[in-house]
Amino acid sequence: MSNKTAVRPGRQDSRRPLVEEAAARLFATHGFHGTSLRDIAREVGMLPGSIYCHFASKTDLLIAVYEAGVNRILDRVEQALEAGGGPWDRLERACRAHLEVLLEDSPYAKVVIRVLPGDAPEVAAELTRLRDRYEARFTALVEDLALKRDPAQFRLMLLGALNWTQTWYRPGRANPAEIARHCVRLLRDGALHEGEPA
Amino acid sequence: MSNKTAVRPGRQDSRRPLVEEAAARLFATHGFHGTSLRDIAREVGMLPGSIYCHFASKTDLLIAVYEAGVNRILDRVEQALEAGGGPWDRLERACRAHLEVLLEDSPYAKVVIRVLPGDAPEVAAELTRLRDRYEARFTALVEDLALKRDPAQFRLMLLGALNWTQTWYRPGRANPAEIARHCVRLLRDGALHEGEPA
Amino acid sequence: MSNKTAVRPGRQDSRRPLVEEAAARLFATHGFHGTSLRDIAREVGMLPGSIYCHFASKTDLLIAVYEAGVNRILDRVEQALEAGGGPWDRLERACRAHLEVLLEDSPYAKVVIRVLPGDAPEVAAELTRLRDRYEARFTALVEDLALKRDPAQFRLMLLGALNWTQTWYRPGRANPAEIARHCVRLLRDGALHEGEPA
Amino acid sequence: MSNKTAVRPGRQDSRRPLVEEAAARLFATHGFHGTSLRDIAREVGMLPGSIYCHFASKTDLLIAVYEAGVNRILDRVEQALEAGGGPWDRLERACRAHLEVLLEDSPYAKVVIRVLPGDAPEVAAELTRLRDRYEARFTALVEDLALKRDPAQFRLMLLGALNWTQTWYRPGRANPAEIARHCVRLLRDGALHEGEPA
DNA sequence: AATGAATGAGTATTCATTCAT
DNA sequence: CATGAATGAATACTCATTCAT
Repeated sequence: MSNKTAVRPGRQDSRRPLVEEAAARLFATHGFHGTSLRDIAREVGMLPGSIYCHFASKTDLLIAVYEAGVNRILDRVEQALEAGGGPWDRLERACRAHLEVLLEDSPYAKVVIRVLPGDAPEVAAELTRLRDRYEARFTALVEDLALKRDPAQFRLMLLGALNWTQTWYRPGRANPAEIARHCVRLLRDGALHEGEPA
Repeated sequence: MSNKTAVRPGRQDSRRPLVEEAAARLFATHGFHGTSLRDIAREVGMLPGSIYCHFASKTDLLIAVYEAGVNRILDRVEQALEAGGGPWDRLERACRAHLEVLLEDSPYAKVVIRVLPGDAPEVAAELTRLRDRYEARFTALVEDLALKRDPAQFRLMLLGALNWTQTWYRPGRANPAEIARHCVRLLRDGALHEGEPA
Repeated sequence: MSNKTAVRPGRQDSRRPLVEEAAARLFATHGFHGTSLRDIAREVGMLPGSIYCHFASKTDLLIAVYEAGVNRILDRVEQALEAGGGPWDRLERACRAHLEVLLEDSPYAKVVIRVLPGDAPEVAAELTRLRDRYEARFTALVEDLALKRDPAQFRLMLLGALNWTQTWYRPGRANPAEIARHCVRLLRDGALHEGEPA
Repeated sequence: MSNKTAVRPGRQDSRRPLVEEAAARLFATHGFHGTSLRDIAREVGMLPGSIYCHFASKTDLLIAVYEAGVNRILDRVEQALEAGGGPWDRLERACRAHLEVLLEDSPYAKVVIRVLPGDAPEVAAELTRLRDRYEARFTALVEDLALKRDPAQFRLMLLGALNWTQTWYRPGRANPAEIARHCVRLLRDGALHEGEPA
């Protein structure tokens, strides 16, 4: 008897990841307020109340998705940086990783960009803290460039250019790698020098 | 002096503009789903149902705000371009106008950037069409630069950098004029040549 | 002065009949509760409030339609009876007239059959009084038949058979004249003797 | 004794049937549009929103009541036919059963007669389909009479006479059994032969 | 871990009606 | 006679959340 729990000893909370994933997908597409717990429950084949077995509230679910999203971005970026290289090379690879995870791989990452902290006022600070974690990585990368002028502005523009892709990107045209390359070259050399030899 | 200059000599002061303005303010702050008709009605001192004297639905109200927002951006940009100048100068002035209206002057413009077409799926196409109108102005400005490579990417990056400011801008630090100057210089000369004499 | 009323002395309330007709049409199709004053106003190209220039309330409008409906039924029936004839002949002609006005000519008559007095409780008595007026005409016609048994039941069955046609009648098949003839013959001779020579 | 005889051994006594019954009662009395979900909820001691635990919409609730009503009519009629007999006898017993369930026993049956498919346009076809089910039973019964002429008209008149009773019937006077007997005799023998020996 | 039922507040929207103009 | 604007209450319906089972 009792082979039900014996087969896989550490198995607990089995459907929690399913709920989280469904939430990520829906938050990414319709936003936080545009997604109801019913929508999420339907997507995963549960009843709305059952979600509370895994998450204490809708905002808790958002935080979980947000955190996972930030981690996915950071993991991908960190992994892309392992190859080493010069600071501009490293920045480009980081941008490429950022765009790949944001545009193609993960609804989690989409949520981090699409859902504003202000959408859930009672946990806005927490969300901002999470956002800052991935932005900090870019702060470091930009510092490595040793720019003469205003690295903060540089970083904000770069992130703006990257994150805004979410509003216009459609698969099939330029891919993340191309966008990243073009973006970093433009910010490094400028449109007037772009065609010149490096 | 005649104080009746209204195009339509409406019998009495309609409160439709008041409703629209309140909606713009609230949509800009809390998003479309985060704002209820009750909120809007309270802001303007009416009952929720009375809003329907002026707008057929919440999404209709959004469309009105969106359209006004696009017009405000376009008007401001057009006005900024009247001074003439070279193509890069003109682009910078357009960016400055865009940022001023977006960050400081008009909740209407904020709504255009903050509320995504996907937030109101049933009118998403209409909203996209309106967005395209102001983006088209930038397409023309970028074409005037006669860049050797990929003007579309250039435009998307520029707009990304500009619009993303909404998520981090706080009055007091860099102002729209400075952000616009820096942004255009960076994209023109690149970070490596930025410090050099023009 | 006062030339406004002098131009056409007897001209008053010109669009009242239009409102009444639209109401009759809509009440007949969607019922009393299923029709709003907005629907009626739209149909006639006015604003909802303007209806109150002609009728004091929605139920007043219903009463007007109801009364006109009863009058139309009675007028038509009376006119059909002018030709004289035996009591069974007269009954058949009355039924035919009743069906013609109910099924083909007049939404007013439809309302009398479709809208129950209980639909507008505060004027239920008034509506019942109006209904009774047209039913009374049939009471008289049935009395003329000098039936041996239970003329009241006979009348109720006849009216039931006639009025229920509203739920199944579609133009093209049997027409009112045929239905009336068949109906009266059946009630007079019975299905068993129907085929026999009169 | 086991008092748990329910087909579905539901964990606890669901209040769904209570909601349905209250709806049937109110729809029968005040019509579909004349009854609000608030009314129904109040009748059964719930909050209006709680009704959606059991029915997806007001029209769904109507359909459920309608279907139950048709089934009740059919069950009662079928049960009345078990005793056998000649075709006219069977028809009379069916009519009596129909009237009993319609006039005295069941608000469900009342709804089937009182609420017209046109009252809920979006589900009109569904309601008509349900109505047709109980009418079909009478089609068969009338066919058994082997009438020489137009059995369809006969059926429609019979049903009209029966269903119209709902508008005039008051308990105390003629009861369903008497009405049914009189109705069938009239249609069989006709008023002229009614008094004669069978 | 999950259900089914319920809550209570809130959603957008519609209603008949009023009234100054 | 008609409008445009507004009201206040009601409409069907959805929300996040709770809880006994």
